[in-house]
Amino acid sequence: MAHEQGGPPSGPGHYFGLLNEIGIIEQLSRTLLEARLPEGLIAPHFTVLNHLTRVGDGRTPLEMARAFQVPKTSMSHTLAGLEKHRLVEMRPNPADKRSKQVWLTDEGRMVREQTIAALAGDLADMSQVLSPQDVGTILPVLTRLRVWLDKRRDSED
Amino acid sequence: MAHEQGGPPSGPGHYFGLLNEIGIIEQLSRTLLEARLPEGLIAPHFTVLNHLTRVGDGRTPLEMARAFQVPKTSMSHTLAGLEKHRLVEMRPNPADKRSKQVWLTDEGRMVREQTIAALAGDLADMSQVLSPQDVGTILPVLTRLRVWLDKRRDSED
DNA sequence: TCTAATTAGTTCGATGTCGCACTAAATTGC
DNA sequence: GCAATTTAGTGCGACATCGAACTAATTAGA
Repeated sequence: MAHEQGGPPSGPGHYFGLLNEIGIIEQLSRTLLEARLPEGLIAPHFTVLNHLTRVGDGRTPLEMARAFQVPKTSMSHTLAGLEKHRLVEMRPNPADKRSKQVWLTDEGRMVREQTIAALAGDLADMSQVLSPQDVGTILPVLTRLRVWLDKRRDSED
Repeated sequence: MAHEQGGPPSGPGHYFGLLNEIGIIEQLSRTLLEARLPEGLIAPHFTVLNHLTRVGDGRTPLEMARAFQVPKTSMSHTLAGLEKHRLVEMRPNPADKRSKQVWLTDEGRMVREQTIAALAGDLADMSQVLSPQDVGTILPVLTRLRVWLDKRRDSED
């Protein structure tokens, strides 16, 4: 694997190359998102706002930690940041006194919408090099990969 | 962070879902890699070892920071870790006294090879859901996306 | 029902990322 | 050839991630 070129794509090297490319894209797109977020917010904050909007707020911190595959301590820290900015509200969970519920504030909803609006232009530019057809082609493949990685992780623990 | 099942496959949401999926894959595959690395090493360490093997050692730190799209301070930190484990050696750059060159040690090459060997089984499993042809299909598309994000970032600064 | 085990969340400490400011060396411009 | 600018790398500080250990509440089981 000292050099990889020529010949059809095969061998472990191409899998490394794929995951490497994915890593760089993740990093660059996260930076892009964070450039569109209000001062003091980072990608995980947005991800949480987005999640609560889509699946409905009132989720518990642990529920969300599992949904995002992050340790609960990390989610705790992210939620503390959102709360400090008054984008979410933590209330006691009536069904379980150990637990909490996370609710979006009006400002939280607004920040999410404004961020999405701010990103619309970037995504439009992106479509010049990545057509909707391209997305349709690669997304199902990537989803298969993600599902496999996900299952694999479960069976490791 | 990552993780969110993407929204409906249409319009900007489709792009959003793609980047989201990429974020999840990055996170899960990094965790998998790190589970196969010797104690004390993390993904960036392996990435550097791999890079030096592929493109040849004797690269400068800045060259590699650019290749990986990380700040030079981050690369500095990563290289310090590799040096502490004696997996690379930093030597002065004869062509530029401000600069250094990074050389693999024998142990560095060995660690890389052993890690790849440890991953072989995982990649073989992966190839059951992601064929080499799949990789050949999606890799060029992802590379276009990465190149675009890269250029975009340059023009922002 | 009472004890043991489990679960939700936080605190704390170790470590990673990265921007800012700095030094030393190289390059540019005149 | 020399001052001004740029470039390579590091030190430091702010902040993020995350594992271990802890508290409080719930659930399991005999």
